[in-house]
Amino acid sequence: MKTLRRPKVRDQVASQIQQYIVEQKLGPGDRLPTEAQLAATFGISRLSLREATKSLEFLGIVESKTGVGLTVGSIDMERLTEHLSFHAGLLDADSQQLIDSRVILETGVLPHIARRMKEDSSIESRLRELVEQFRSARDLKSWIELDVRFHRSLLEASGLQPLVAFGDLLHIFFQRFRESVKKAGWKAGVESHDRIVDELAKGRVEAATAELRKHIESHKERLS
Amino acid sequence: MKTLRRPKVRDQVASQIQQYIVEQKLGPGDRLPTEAQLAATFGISRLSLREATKSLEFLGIVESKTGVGLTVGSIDMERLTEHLSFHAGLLDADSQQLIDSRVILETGVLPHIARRMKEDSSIESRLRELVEQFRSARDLKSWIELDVRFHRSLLEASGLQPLVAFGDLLHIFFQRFRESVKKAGWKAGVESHDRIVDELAKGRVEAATAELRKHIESHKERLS
DNA sequence: CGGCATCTGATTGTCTGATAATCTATCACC
DNA sequence: GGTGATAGATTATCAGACAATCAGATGCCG
Repeated sequence: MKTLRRPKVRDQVASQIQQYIVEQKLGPGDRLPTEAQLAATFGISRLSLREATKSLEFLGIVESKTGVGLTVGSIDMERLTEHLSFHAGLLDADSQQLIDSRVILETGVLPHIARRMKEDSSIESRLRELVEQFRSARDLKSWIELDVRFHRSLLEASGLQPLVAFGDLLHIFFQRFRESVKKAGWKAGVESHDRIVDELAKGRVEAATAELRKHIESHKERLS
Repeated sequence: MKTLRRPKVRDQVASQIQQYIVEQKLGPGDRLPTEAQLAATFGISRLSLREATKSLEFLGIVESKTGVGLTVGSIDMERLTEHLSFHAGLLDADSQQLIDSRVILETGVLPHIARRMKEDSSIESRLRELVEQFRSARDLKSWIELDVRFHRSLLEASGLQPLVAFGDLLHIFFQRFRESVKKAGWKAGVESHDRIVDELAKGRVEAATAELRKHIESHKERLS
């Protein structure tokens, strides 16, 4: 039986601000009530309120300006990536689950991509360009960055923004696995990306799916 | 020329704490200096120090326990996935994107569920129990709750924790769509859940996939 | 002696009241 | 019309204080 403890005021407040943003359909730049107003609304001290807003601000979700007030931001994936990459040792995720999740997510969007590729030729050019850049990568950092960019572009090409956001998050946890790729494996990665785009362009979703699955699962052996 | 402003104390402190963690090679559970000590070290008030530590705590990098002190935390996907609710990609998602995302996610896990069902009979019983409860729902609130529970159990049955967390997130945004389900449509929902479980139990993943897709997409007509 | 209850000390959680810093809008002056 | 000063609003940070929680130590009872 777990100890019953008072929930932290700041956590409840952060959660309520989240709900307020969603309910009011607020977007980046929209004004929020002032710290004094929010504190009065929640019946707490302004400093406790600030603990919640500073937490949200750390991720870019809320922005504050002295003398002006609070506004809605947008979660800043770059900032998040930076903070989390700094603490790779604290990232807690099961490698097999990451691989399986990525396979489900990325193969799941392939039918959408193939359909949209027919309507919008810039999708194929974009992906092919990324493959060529990937082929030219000369250091691990660039190679990783271009690998991430390709996979993100796949998700983006689906037009499904929720999956793009989640894919970004999966990549943060996946980062350290990429760092163990040997240079000898870079070429195989490039050829995989190439084949995936080829199959998609020909409308062969099942072949693209098999190739993408193989590509993502290729990390498996190295992580055992 | 950008305005020069005083850097925020809390951001500087958060950064220094992060460096301390890395330099001392600290891992999850390791003790950090107390709030009072850190405040003295940085020559700032304890409350300003807390603004920094609460920000780090929001990400899981730091954990605090009343009466005990601060420790290094760990960064888990569940927490971060929750924070994604502030992501523009989710906030701006239209109903079609939510439907498509759910289809990809939930049909994607079905092969994993079918496989695990063979190894663990409690999965099937659990799902069947939820279908029976669903059949008995007498008010909209219960009906919705049981619908959510069934779908969450599907994701849980896959054993893929990242996708369970993401599914929870999608449900938050999907909630308002469920509320427009007419009572006349409840029975169809129950029969869908029933058929999905039947097909899974027989190992017919493709049939289960088609049924689940149809079930989720059934929201589409109502949302036009 | 072992288990349970109580107490103590340490630390985080939250508060009140206050001043400093920053921003925007308005007004006065040239 | 442009520039500088001022006022008001709001966030940034502080000091001092009490409340809540936890771990460890101690005492009591069977």
